[in-house]
Amino acid sequence: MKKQTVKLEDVAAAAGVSKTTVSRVLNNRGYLSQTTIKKVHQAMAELHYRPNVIARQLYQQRTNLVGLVFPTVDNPFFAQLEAQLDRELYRRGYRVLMGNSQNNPQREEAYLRQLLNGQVDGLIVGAHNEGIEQYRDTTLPIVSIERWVSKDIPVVAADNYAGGTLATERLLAAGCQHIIHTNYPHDLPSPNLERRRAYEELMRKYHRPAVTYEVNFDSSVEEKLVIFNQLFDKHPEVDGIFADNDTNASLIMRVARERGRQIPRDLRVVGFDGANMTRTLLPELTTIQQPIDQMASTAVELLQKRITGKKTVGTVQLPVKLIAGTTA
Amino acid sequence: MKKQTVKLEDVAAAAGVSKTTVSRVLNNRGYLSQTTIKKVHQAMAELHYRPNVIARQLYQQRTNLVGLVFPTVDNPFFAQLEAQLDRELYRRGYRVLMGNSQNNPQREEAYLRQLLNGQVDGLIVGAHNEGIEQYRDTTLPIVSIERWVSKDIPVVAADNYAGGTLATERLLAAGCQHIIHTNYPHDLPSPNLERRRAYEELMRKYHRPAVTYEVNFDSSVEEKLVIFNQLFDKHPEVDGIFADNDTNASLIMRVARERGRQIPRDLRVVGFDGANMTRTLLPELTTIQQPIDQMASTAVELLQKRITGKKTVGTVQLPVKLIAGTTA
DNA sequence: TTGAAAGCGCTAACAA
DNA sequence: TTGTTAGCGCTTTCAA
Repeated sequence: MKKQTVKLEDVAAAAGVSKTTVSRVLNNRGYLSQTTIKKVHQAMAELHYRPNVIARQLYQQRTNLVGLVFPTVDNPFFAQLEAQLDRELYRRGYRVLMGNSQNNPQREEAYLRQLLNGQVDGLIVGAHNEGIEQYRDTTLPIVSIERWVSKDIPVVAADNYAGGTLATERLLAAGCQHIIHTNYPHDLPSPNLERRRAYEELMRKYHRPAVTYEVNFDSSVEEKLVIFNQLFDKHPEVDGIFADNDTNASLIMRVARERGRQIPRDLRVVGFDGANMTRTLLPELTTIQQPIDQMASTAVELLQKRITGKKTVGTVQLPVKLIAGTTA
Repeated sequence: MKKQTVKLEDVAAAAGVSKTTVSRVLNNRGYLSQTTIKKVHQAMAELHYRPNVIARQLYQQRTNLVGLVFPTVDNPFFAQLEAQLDRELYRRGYRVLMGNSQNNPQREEAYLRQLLNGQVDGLIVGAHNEGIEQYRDTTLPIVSIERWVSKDIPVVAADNYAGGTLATERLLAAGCQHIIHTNYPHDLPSPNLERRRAYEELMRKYHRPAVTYEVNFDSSVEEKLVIFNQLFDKHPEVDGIFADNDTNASLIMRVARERGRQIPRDLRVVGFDGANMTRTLLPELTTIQQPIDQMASTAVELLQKRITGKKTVGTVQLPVKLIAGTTA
């Protein structure tokens, strides 16, 4: 199991000093004469010395790594979120360990088993799986985004209820008579359910029928197209759609157009998320924008506090806003 | 620097056996009596024992981590690429350490300084920075995607030249007289330059003027919109655009429409990349599709070979294909 | 079938 | 200003 890398000891020997001295030079600590410093640097250069990060981590009991556990990164919302988390963590000296769960509880558990074992200094989670015990069983600093995990893990979330209200009100104000909402199956513990609740309560208030179409998060594009076609088959009267995310909004608009409907004349559509990438590729979409970058910064800030042992608030709710496009 | 976690030694004491025995139970190695196994398991459960990953990594001299060094993950191409890399690496027992360089050489160097120091078992790189010495100075297994790094690092790339040819031919065949191409400034060592070369050679062959508009990779959307407006100001005659990526294609179409042009009647547009996310949000775009998932699998396969000490080929070039939408 | 002891490469008391 | 020494928590050789 030995490996022949240049180690601190070799540098010490080459420079004619002790390991301690080399370590001191390396970390700029303690008293050192200029001569020694020069000698050591020279030896390091000659031997192409590279300090072993793992050995240092073992001693320090910290890795400067933060684990990110989310469903996937291939999605406008999560791509922007993870990119921003990475940026903020980098600023504070942390690197990121990716943990895409693919909505697979086994994968999420596998990541946690590893990550909780000293591999990371903290965790930011936002995957969709339920009932993962491991979170309860650890003292590792954890912060969650848009997901309730357990009572002592702080949650950063957008004001989904307000978002659902804004979206529904927009469609109502435009005169839509038959508004349909798409969302996950309601047994998933997603914050999206708040959007649904807002929609359904508002519809009830206006004495309209509330119709929520359930679409799995991880259905393929093809499957979703089938489902949305069924939606129009069953509800030809629909004239307003509040989609639970921008991707679904886009697919619904595609199906609607294929069926000869003009937007917004025959059908008004409001999406949800407003990630940069969607705004760029689909600027005409009216949508409820989550403050993704701010959610990321807030989460990192909370995590930092937890790591340094400070007390934190339990929940942070951030405001959403309506981006007025031309689809509703 | 001591920390009060339950360690192997504590389990050993609780179970009344030696550290060796606990380690054996943990790793399922060597001869063990059922009684001992049971005792140890019980002690582990009672003490909530979690083996320290870092200590194991130090001894094994491997981390089962692979570093991913790319410009960003917030982009349809890289999001899909990194997601697929993660998937393939996970299958083979590796976890991913993210290294988004943000097109910043300092950040790339900072990542490398760390990663090359025993933090990862291998590296997959595809950032755009030039002249990073560190790559040359290491024996760590590395594979590159779409970027030439140094002569002993294998490259996985799409056939960019063929892609450039396909795109340009498509526009020519449609009867475009004034075709403009967008690309990076030509001092960047990007594989995109092959797309440009194909375009310019084909134009020359057909005795048309080749006009390449240079746009920085990391310009903001706003900056790009300004540039593309200038493009139409300077070249009102343009009737065909071969954009070097789908995002730019989308922005160009937006600008064109704002200026009253109809697509494809007045202007034909071909993009490049064909990532899933773009295909979903912008299905009408005619584009050259890179085999992103296949590029990822191939890179992981090569890396695995390198890690296990097998010889590998120097370069793998994968085919692209034209996706016919309605924009060209 | 089990254990003692050495060591992975680094850092930091403590002593000189 | 520098060195000796004892770990960080784990795995494994070698001996019993």
